Amino acid sequence: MKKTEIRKPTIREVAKLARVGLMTVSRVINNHPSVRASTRKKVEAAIVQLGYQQNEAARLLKGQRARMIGLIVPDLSDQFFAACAHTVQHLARADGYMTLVVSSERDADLEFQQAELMASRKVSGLLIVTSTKAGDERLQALQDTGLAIVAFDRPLPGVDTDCVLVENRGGAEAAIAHLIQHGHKHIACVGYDEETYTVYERLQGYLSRIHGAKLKPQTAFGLSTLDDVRNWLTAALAGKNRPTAIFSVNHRTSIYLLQALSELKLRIPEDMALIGFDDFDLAAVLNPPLTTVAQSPVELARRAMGLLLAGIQGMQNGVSSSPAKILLPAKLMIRASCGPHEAQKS
Amino acid sequence: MKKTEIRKPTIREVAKLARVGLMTVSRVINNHPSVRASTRKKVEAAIVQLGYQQNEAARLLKGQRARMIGLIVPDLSDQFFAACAHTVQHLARADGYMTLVVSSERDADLEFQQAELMASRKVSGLLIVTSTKAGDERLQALQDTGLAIVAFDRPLPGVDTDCVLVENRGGAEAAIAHLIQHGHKHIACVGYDEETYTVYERLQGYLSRIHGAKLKPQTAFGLSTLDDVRNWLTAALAGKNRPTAIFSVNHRTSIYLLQALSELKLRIPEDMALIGFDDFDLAAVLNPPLTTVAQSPVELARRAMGLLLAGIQGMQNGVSSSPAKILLPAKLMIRASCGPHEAQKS
DNA sequence: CTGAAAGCGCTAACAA
DNA sequence: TTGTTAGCGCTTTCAG
Repeated sequence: MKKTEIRKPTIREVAKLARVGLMTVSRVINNHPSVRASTRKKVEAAIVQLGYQQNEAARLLKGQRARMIGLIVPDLSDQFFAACAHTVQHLARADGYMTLVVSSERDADLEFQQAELMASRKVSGLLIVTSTKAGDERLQALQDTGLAIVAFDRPLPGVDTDCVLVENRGGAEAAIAHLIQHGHKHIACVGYDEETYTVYERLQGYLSRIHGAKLKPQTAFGLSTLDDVRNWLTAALAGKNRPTAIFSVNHRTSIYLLQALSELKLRIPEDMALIGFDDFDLAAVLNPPLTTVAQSPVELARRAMGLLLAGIQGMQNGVSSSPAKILLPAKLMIRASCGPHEAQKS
Repeated sequence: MKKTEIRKPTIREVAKLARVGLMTVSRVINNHPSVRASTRKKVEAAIVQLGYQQNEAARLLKGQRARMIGLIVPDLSDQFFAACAHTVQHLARADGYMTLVVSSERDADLEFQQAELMASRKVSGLLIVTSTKAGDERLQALQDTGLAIVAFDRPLPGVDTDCVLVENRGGAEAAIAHLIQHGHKHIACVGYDEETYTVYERLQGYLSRIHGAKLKPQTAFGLSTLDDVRNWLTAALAGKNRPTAIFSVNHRTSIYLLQALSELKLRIPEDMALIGFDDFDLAAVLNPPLTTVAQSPVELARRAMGLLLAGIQGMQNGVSSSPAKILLPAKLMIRASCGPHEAQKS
């Protein structure tokens, strides 16, 4: 209630203290070259003395971009995306950016709407794991506005951006090869949401290997609940081409599978071999330890941020090189859910 | 490169189209009461027609607060906090706020620094899971500036804010009571970072029940790696008061315990009973299913957001009621890691 | 190399 | 109830 409100110092007061004009201060702040070294010294001293900090609102009003980046993921409560968000935010901070995080709830419209909101807040860049199936030119418009955009985990259909992807297909192929090495002839592939890019790619990898080995593919998608999984499993076991191994392309499905298998008193790997896409910290603790295909969310996010920061630079300098595409490896983590190691000798 | 840059419509153009003064438009936007209904209609029509959107930068410059809230958690890649962040961001969006998310990496200084940065960005409110051990009056200063602050999961020492906490102590007591009912006399309590509020509370709950039953407490903290856990476990098993049950107050420690136990070929619950604080989706799938003390990150975040939104309202109206304190229950999820249910009859 | 003037889009305070 | 004036703190002209 006192009259002595602690007003933040402005560029004006810095100028007064340094006995120079406003513009000189502004130039110093923005590292403009045409300032004599001695003058710059004075101004810098004044800045320190006053503890001056730029007022972002004023800069925004003049049309500059905020030192913020936006991150949009399908589901922030998902372990994988949470790890991405953590890394992104960490790296952003190191570069003086704050991070606006949004979960699109796998809704393409919401995703776009939020992207637009972020753009209107003048973020410098946008990192996005899209939930769009069809191409969405609307994002292209944002990019043309001078907003740097990087897609990761999934490409942005219809928009020509930098992107960082994982070798989903290769990872799946490695998994199936492993199963085949173990002598399996009936390998099922299950998951949900096969329209998602990553899942689709994994499915393609599965199919490619299965066909390559002249085996019969056996797939089931849309298995998004424990009940779904249980039902499918009992049906599959009763069917004629009873699978002896399952490749699960979604983390959630893997968990349900584990549960359903346990309920049905089926032993892993004796009665059923299992490989899950996406590693998780408990995989090694399970009984038996689960063989998985691992991808690194940290590396994914790190590379994406690298591209984004470069993109922001590029936008500022008006440089626009052709979009970079990075492909990260997926690694098969061989544990015990496909049987003993020995079997590996074909 | 065309001259027709798509400039966003301003309040001025809306005014022109609606044939009113600037202020009238401003008033309509801000729901100021003194605008005739008919006038408001006209303005609203113009707003829609032009697709006008407020320019936040300009408002900020006039000293208003941004429609953003800040969220600071110790570690965003932690499942629990990720779930909190997801809920917060979801609720914030529903109220038209964007969310600035930061991981403090359990560093009190970084936490404060980020809080200050958010404040300088004029966020309307701050949600924070503190990593401060000692009191930190610096945050109090921010609050006095007119920033709404709500602490959750852990209270903010030295700052008088709203806060939402979980019954950590009660949850721990329930866990120990359960173990005692099962006839255990040697119950160890392990974890790391006992200085953290939540862990400390759990420890107190453990101690209180152990003493109440005239048993000897046996605690070990600082167990932050698998090696730590393994070493402690082998030592404890060799000791004279060999524990028959373990209460793990940290999720991570529980996982390591599971792993170490498995390595040592100890069966759960026959050779060692186990209860972990913090539930997780795989707990039910483990072999055997793990008994845990569950708390709901979603509910925690939901209540915190409720308080924050109310607090923001309060700040705007200059109302300042005494801080609200909410205590949420923790629930014992009885599964099979402490032995058969029957044993419950004391 | 430096400085003065002119706003960016908005709202608080006053007039009408 | 409405409109007018005066900036918020900064950067982009354009002169010196």
